[in-house]
Amino acid sequence: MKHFITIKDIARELNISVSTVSRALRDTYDVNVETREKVLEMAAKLNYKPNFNATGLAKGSSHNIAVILPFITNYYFSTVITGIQEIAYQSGYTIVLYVTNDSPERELDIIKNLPITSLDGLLVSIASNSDASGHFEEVINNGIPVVFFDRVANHIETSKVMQDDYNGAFEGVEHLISNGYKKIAHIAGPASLTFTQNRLKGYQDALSKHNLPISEDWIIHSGFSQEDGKSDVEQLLKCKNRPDAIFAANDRKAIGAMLTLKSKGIKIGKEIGVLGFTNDPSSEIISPSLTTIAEPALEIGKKSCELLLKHISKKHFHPEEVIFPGKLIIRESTSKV
Amino acid sequence: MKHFITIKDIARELNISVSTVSRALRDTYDVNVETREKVLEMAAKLNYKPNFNATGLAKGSSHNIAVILPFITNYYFSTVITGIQEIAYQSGYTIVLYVTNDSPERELDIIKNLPITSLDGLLVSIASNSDASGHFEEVINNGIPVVFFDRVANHIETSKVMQDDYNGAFEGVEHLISNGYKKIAHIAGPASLTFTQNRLKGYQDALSKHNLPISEDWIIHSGFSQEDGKSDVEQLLKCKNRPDAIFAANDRKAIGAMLTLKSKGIKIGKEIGVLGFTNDPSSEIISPSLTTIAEPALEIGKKSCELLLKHISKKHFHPEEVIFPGKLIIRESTSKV
DNA sequence: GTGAAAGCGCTAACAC
DNA sequence: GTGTTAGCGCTTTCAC
Repeated sequence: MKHFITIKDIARELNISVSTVSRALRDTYDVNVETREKVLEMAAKLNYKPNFNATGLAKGSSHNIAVILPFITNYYFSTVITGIQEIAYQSGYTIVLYVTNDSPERELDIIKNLPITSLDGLLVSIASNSDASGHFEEVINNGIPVVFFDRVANHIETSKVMQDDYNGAFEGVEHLISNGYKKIAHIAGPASLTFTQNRLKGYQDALSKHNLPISEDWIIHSGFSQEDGKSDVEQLLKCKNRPDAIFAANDRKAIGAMLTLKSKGIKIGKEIGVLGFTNDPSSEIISPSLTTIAEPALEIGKKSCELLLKHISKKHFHPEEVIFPGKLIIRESTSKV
Repeated sequence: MKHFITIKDIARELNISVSTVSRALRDTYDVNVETREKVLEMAAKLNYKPNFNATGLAKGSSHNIAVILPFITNYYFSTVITGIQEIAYQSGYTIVLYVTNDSPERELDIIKNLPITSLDGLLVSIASNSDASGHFEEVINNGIPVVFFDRVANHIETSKVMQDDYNGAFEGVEHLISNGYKKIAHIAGPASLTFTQNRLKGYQDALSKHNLPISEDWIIHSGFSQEDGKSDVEQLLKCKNRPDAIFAANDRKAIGAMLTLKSKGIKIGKEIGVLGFTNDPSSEIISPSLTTIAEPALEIGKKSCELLLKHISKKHFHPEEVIFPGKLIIRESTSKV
């Protein structure tokens, strides 16, 4: 039990040496065609499975890539992983999954205990208050390529893949403005994240461009959950000067906001416009449907993985920054009529 | 570059043997307290990371478990993985992720190429028309424990974790009946899946118990997507004898159905009641909100992983079947008033 | 074209 | 309590 067929078994069976078997199996070096045939046949017959611990040890490379991210239970991240998985699978790489629950401590613990000796590369989206940049750099210095996606660590010099948060926000807010909203609030994500800052900047610049007021009272930083959206809105409704539109950092917050507005009998669109970010499937399910900026999650996943594989195959890689454009999807929640 | 610190380095530095270092590091056998201290210190100083390929090779066990499932982009599966991940992380196990996209070919390919030599166990939810049971059995015969969750392979003798599909469906349909619906249709999942059969049976038995008609026209098998729900409903609406309620195999189908009904101006609840299964967050977002049977996804994930770890630690394990009860969540979509 | 042998980093007898 | 050594399964130099 639990003894697996090894190349030794094949060698013995065929009365040849293990090195020949090894060579034949990998179809490298010059091996007599007949010999190779025989080896392949016997391997199939014995149902031989290579031991990746052994190959990893001998070659100094497993075919594993680690994915570290805050959550998987949402549309965006689960779709990104699907994209990563797709590329990894095609290329014979295996995905090792680490979930930080958006906790910096957990993230630190994970990265500290990473089996870097059996990892060919790292794909990561950092936690909200990530404190691990030093450790990420250490990994990179150990010769293990790292690609960040979505939530990137700013000052680390490596490849990054993200959506165009600034322009997405800018366009979205301009859309609100052109639909007649004048007092636009922003319920943002944690201030520490780069993309939060980018979306905030896009929002502010759009307001400035159109000479609309930017009020500190109308900018609230909190988490990304539906609940956060709800409490943010409660707070906004208490403002002396009540906003007539809300730009939410993501769709879940937007939906939380809408649910609260609906429960208070406030007409979404007519009284208060709502704009999201992501294009989560829920944005089409809720009524009125939610205007949002679509993020190309699947592409981001694929591209991140492709970049990483490229870095893995080349010794010296040049960090690349890839930015995908978002796409404004206009629905009912931003229409006054 | 890419030379990692090994126990040899520590040994040399401290002028002791590698075996002592190994023992000290693992805190096993009797090692002089002082020696251990020194080793630990030096390991920390040199930033030593164990090579898991090597430990795996030497001990014949990696700390990897593979998770194979159809999708990750939905509430149920992503939550299950979160549960699995939680337990695995606590126990120092690492998760290797495989996504089949619900394709039997892909599933087969994955299982055939599984690095079983570097896997301690397997957690799997099979594809809709899975054809891999022979291969799963082979894995088990190789001494690698397998636990199925949700979508279980029926005739394989190993542990299984699922929700109570039969009783969930039964209760849900009884709820429809008690709310006055008499012509209840069922838009089901792929007929090949065990849980589809269980939910169907629960539905049929509830109807029988209350002497309600079971019409073949009212039972439609298709996939699990929102789109499937939409087309299923189109088909139902064409029936000469139109049903007055729909029990959907899952919430996404239910939501697809509701969206179609809404677009046709059919009043949900009043004219046609809708019942889902899962308790996907979307079921609370849609309006009217969706009555559904909640599945304990997180618990299922945790329990599956716990069971697997138990099987891994014991040589001889007795297969267990764990069934979690569902919970009927009554909302607006099944109310006639 | 093929074999022998060393070595990847670690564990586990077996000595002492 | 510690060192020596063989071995996990595979790759790879070096011979021939």
